[in-house]
Amino acid sequence: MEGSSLRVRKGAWTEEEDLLLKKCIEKYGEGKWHQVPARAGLNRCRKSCRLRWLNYLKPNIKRGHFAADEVDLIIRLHNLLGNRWSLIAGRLPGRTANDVKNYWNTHLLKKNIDTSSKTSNPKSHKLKPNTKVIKPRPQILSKRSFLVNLDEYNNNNNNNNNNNNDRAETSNNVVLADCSDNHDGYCFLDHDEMMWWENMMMNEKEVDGHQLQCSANDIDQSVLDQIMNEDNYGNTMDELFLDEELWNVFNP
DNA sequence: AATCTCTTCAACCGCCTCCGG
DNA sequence: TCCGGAGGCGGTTGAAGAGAT
Repeated sequence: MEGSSLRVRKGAWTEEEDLLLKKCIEKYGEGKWHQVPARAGLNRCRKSCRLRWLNYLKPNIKRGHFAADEVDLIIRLHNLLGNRWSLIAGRLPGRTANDVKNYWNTHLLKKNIDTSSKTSNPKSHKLKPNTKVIKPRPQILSKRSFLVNLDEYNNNNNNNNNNNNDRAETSNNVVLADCSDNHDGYCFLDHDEMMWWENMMMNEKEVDGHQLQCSANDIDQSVLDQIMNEDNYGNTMDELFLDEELWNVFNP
């Protein structure tokens, strides 16, 4: 185990250590964390250095109380993503995954439990019963494969439509957005998927001024299944949210 | 003033995924 | 294809401070 070495220092960081780490990152840049302890002259493991930088030393980190709109966004995103703190934090400028996780566990989770069960143990609580955490899969194609796969996608949709009259759609329903700022490709969402995202945001449960996880009963199972399917492109959730329409859903 | 309990959050741990050899 | 190392993530812990008794 990495942290088991007797030579590696643990516990709270000193100002001197912070300074060494900061200088090292400024000089060599982020990344190559395995080299950072040696470069910085620190008796810390690479993980400890990385965590200290990302959660505390990195510029533009926002500290202090969460604003109402930040809390609102956390709750909305948690409805959709579950405990995927890094993704949630990615939508909160200046906030770290650790901050969001801590905030959820100390403030929001407690509210949730207070309203659902007076006897629940906060440490063991994961989700309300009957709550289905949605893990939507982004559907982004590289430029290289886009044209080929769009045809394939439409063919599949048409085939699916033959088997599912509830989801009649054509290629006209495909929403295409240029994601080239961040990724050399495109993202597309069919009409049902767009509607699903919007519905998810509308089906909020509100308790004590905060929205809580929506019930699985609220979700169209066919759309859920579609989104839960693995995609072949290994793209991140962040890229999905580059779509302007989706972003507007989160920021009405 | 002393002690106990609760809350907060920085940091650690272990697991998973990715990537290069 | 397998293996090992690195990066990254979520769950959990525990020290320190705040508040209650």
